[in-house]
Amino acid sequence: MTSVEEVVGKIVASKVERQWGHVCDDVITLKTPPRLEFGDIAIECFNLARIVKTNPADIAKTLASLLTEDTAIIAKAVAMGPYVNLTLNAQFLFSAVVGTTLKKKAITGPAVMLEYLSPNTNKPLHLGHVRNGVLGVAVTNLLQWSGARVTTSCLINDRGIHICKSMLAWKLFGNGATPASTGKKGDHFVGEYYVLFAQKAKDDPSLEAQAQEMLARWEKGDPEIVALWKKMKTWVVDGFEETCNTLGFTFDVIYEESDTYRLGKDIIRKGLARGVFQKSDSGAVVYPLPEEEFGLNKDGSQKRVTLLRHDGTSVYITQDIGTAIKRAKDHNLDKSIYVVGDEQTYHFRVLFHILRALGYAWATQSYHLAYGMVLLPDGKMKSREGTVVDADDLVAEVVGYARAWVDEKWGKAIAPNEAARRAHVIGVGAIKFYLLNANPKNTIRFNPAASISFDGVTGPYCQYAYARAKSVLRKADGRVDMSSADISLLGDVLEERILAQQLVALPSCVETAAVAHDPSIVADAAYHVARALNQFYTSCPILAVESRLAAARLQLLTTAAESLKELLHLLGIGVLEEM
RNA sequence: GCGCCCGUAGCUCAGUGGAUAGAGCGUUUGGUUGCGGUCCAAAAGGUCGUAGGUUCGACUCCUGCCGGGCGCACCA
Repeated sequence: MTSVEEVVGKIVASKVERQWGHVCDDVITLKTPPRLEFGDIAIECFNLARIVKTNPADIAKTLASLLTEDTAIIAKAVAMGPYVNLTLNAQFLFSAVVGTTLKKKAITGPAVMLEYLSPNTNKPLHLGHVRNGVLGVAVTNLLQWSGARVTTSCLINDRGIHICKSMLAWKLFGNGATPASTGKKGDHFVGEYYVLFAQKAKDDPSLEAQAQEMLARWEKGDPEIVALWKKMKTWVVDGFEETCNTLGFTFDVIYEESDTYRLGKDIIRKGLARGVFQKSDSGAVVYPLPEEEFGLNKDGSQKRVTLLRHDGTSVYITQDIGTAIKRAKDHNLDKSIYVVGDEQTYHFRVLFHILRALGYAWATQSYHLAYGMVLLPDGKMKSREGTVVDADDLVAEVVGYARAWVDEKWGKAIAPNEAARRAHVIGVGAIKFYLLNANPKNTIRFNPAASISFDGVTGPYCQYAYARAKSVLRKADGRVDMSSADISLLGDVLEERILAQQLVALPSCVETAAVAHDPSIVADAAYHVARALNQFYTSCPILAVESRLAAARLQLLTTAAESLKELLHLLGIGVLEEM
């Protein structure tokens, strides 16, 4: 498949070569004109002007006259200052666009592991996890689209003092209650004991020590503690699975910290023997961080990371090193991506640096996909003030809005389970679109009510444009003779051209998003296609026009609808044929 | 103190050194009721945090400052 941009690029390059004798790629840059009425594609002449030492405006004039020769491709070439604006031949533009789809590439790319979500098994998932998961899914889809072999993984944080706190609270105050006996979802049930622990510990400081003791007993393998740990972990994980199913988060591999926390010690000891690491005065194993990259401590001393404590026990980064190496070996990885909040940026910088220092080639391809915090309309989520937005509650709220919309529109015309299905697709799509529409690294403000709006840059707006297109296609089925389609009739109405322009830009747009690990580029494209579709819908009647034009318009509409669906699928968002 | 990220319209966000800095929401005015109400036209709203520098050209690159967030453990 040769894209429109490639065809035009080749023509321009040949003209430039003939006139000025330069052929390198970055001499000419193709851009989208700032105004659609200027044309379909713009050429910027600054680089060429610099090389041939001529005024860019003169170059534009010369180039424009050269480009008027290929009328089968370029209908019009107009110099505007240092730019040449091209209007493509309608026949060429529309036949290139109609029928093309955003098919993913063959799997020939690198083996990538993408780790996301990584929950703690002491409380339910919250809004921050939702952003994490939604990003993880979308980036996985984008990488797969561009040909990577992606394995998704989830590291479940199922050990540590915070886990013991909820265990201790349940043991002391639970009276044997279970999720089943209380009718509560397992992760919420356990989360309540974690909160209860904090409350009780205020009055009884000895609880902290008891939790520490429990952790020690767990590490020794005390059967009673291990049994309790397993029981409560199952409750939480069952709850997580339900939430993940609702939101479409799936994993190829699950790692559990209770399995992996012992990893890494050997590697550190070997690194010490090889002289990569050092022993500190206290006997801990440390790695000195190079000043050029990490700076110095407050007192001017060199920064260093502890990798093993003086008693030989491991710290957080020890097991991260061990797990990274194990994963790379198990799956023969070329690249690792970690979707983790940006508060851990420093940690990952250090981790990747140490892996490189140990000589692992794949470590240079490690990437921390750091995302910003999610704020609420009235500020930051604070667990102490109870303003943390629970993932399940959020989904229920937004799906509830969607259900009200569906019920108002369809009433009893559709079955309740169908109404529920539609509300789910709309509500979950709304949340996902809202969270993906902003650049991942930015802190964002989440407004549930705004996310579900059918106006503006939202998921429901995009889904609606798709459903509307499908409705027209259903109505036209059997009434329009598709074999009579005459593509050359397209392009007289501006809205047809605008729609085609949006579709032309999609392949390079998705490619850019994949390379940048940034789904917001795709969300933006989906909105623009949806908008162009709505404008096309308004200005270009189909059933009322003669069949050669009607069929051509239907073909364009089909391509646009399929492209929109594919864009939304890349974001992990579903569509409805009727909504 | 040091490091990273951010600061663009009332709000939410775009803006690979290049054309008059753009969308959406909200506000105001008008048109449209169509294959399915999500469409269109227009108005208002910006010293792009601030002061310098580099450049033919800076929202974009560099430096200082101001404001916000997050980090900088023998925690995870």
